[in-house]
Amino acid sequence: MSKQQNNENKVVTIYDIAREAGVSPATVSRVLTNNVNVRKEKRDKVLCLVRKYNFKPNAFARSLSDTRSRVIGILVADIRNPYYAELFESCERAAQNADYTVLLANFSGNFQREGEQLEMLQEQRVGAFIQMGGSADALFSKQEYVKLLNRTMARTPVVVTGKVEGMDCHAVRVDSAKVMELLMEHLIGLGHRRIALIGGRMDVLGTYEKFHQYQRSLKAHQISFDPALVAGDGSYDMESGYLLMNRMFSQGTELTAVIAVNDFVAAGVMRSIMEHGKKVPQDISLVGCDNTYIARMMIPDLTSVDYNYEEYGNCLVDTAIRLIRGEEVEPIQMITPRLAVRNSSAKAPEKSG
Amino acid sequence: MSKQQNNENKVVTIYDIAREAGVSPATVSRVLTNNVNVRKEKRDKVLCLVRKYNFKPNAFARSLSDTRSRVIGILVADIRNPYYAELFESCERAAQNADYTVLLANFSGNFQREGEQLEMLQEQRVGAFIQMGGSADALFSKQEYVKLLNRTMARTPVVVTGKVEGMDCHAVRVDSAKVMELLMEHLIGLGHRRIALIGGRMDVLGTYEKFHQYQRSLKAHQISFDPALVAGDGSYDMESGYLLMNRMFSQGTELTAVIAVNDFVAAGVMRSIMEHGKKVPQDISLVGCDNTYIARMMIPDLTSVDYNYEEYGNCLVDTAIRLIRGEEVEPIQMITPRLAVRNSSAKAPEKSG
DNA sequence: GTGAAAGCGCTAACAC
DNA sequence: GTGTTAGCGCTTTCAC
Repeated sequence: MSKQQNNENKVVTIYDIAREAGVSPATVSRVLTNNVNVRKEKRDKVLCLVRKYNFKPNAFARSLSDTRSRVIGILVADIRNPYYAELFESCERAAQNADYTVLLANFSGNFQREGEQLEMLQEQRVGAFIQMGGSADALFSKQEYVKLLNRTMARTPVVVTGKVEGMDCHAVRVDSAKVMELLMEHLIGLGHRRIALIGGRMDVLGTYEKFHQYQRSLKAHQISFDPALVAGDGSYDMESGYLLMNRMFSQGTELTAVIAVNDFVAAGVMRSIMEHGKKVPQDISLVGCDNTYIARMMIPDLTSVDYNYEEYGNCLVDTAIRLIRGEEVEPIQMITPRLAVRNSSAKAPEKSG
Repeated sequence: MSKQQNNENKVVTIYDIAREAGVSPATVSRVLTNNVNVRKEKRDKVLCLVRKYNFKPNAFARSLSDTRSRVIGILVADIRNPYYAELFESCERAAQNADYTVLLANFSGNFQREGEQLEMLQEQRVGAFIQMGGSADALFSKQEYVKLLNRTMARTPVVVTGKVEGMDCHAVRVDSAKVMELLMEHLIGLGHRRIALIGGRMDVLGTYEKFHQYQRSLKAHQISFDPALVAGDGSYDMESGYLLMNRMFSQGTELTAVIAVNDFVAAGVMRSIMEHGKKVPQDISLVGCDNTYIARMMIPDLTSVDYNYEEYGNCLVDTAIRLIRGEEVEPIQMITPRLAVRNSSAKAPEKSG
């Protein structure tokens, strides 16, 4: 079974174009890559044939002989999460503008698949990796994955959205402390003193940073820290927010505001609050993080923290490309968050009792 | 600048493995592809070295000489839409099980990018295309895109989730008439007679089919059709649902139930209903389509129609692979929908007036 | 069972 | 400017 495609149509190559144009294959290649000058007359002839046959250069052959791959592999924790989807979309656009292609690999939070997908991307000889979430965001990274990533980095530049303990891959990440500071200043400014922090896992870098800043902000405003106001069960989904908030109610924890670790969790918290007969924001203010469309979908719509996804994606891709070119890039770049105030947060209710 | 990667690490090839194992490159290839028998002793030697060097065969070289590409290109209308994200994820998993790789290209509803991405996938010499949404779902397809797709199909099998007018590419799609029938039977069974249909564009196949079935279901129950109950503005997003429902209120259209063309639109409709001081489902029942997590996120949670995404993805990928292999496949395969009843739909309120 | 050798389609030295 | 040529790393006849 040879190279023929599944119907008779012979695939056109630069040789065919060259023959018909009466030039050499190299000249066709020159026209295509636009690197060297070719006499206008020949160039036109070639371009005309390219159009005539709808010729598309074979990316495999190209990558095989070319200097470096113009493909950036993106490994994402869960493409169904709008945060990642938005960020991916932004990277894709940035890559296209720079005449690069992105190759998405997704592992849906399955850590075994994370490794497999990484290997797949290696076989595809991507010029660089961008990893969003997953093991690359862990405060203490799994040794096995670090080893895998180290072997990868020996050949291919790696950019992560977090930080891999014990590796010096490049990072572009959100300033999570700033995220928390924005939310805390917002809520404290509205008179809240009993503020809960819900969702997530402490061994995820961003979550850890948020928790840390939460405590710092309390201290800065002379509010004492109450551990009963902090709850996380390791997840970042709606169900998790729902259950954690239910627990807080059943424990009778007094509070006037809730910070959810992301918008998904906030959606679960919202349901729990409603089911307990309370109103957002009159009784309890609720805020989230990531400013995904989930925030705009909730009723009332959710105050959240936005990251400027376009800038974020641009920065990731730009970093990857510069590394492919062998340029120097700062090891850590931060994305500055911005508060998006909506209707789920309001002045703290008057003390009743 | 030659093939070297960005650090000194020379990339290992089958020649290196062959030399060190004292066998020919061909034998290494045989071990890797597992096609022909190799004496156990040599095979072990080779496998050992493969592990030692973390050798990964170069997918480009492989695809260049190999029979056909083991990559399936997936062109999706908008990966940020959870419907597509879910379906993509399912395809990815199915492909992996069959030892294929998927390559995602996304165009975010931008029709110019749709074409560009299609060309990109062609350059990547994917073995087959799966197109989800976009021009492939249009009732009357744009001639320009049809031409592009036709040229593509000359070389590469195409599977779409809709139908391309005037082309015989293979289709795997949801039975949209059945979707509507399920919803109508559900609502009519609950006593509703004034049922609105909101969102979408009539030149999208699925939407058209829904509208058609909507009328048939009405007729089957001797309910007269009122055009005032149908509204669409071409979009499938939240904003659109919100505005259309607002308009229905301002026009004083009497109704007890709303069918939204998808969950996104339903979310917008929900907001409008709430803002008009009505309650779901006590005053108005609301149902959606696609059963994305949006349905589970809404309060009350939304009755919607599910498609069994796993089966859907499997079927798409399976079809693509069989076409790559040159096997015969039915031109149209249908995915059977299923009702997911939740708390947004209830018995029609007693007639008050 | 295994090696030698041709070739997949392209790019980039190197000549002219 | 442009043609010739030598690979890129793999798979696959074809001999042996």
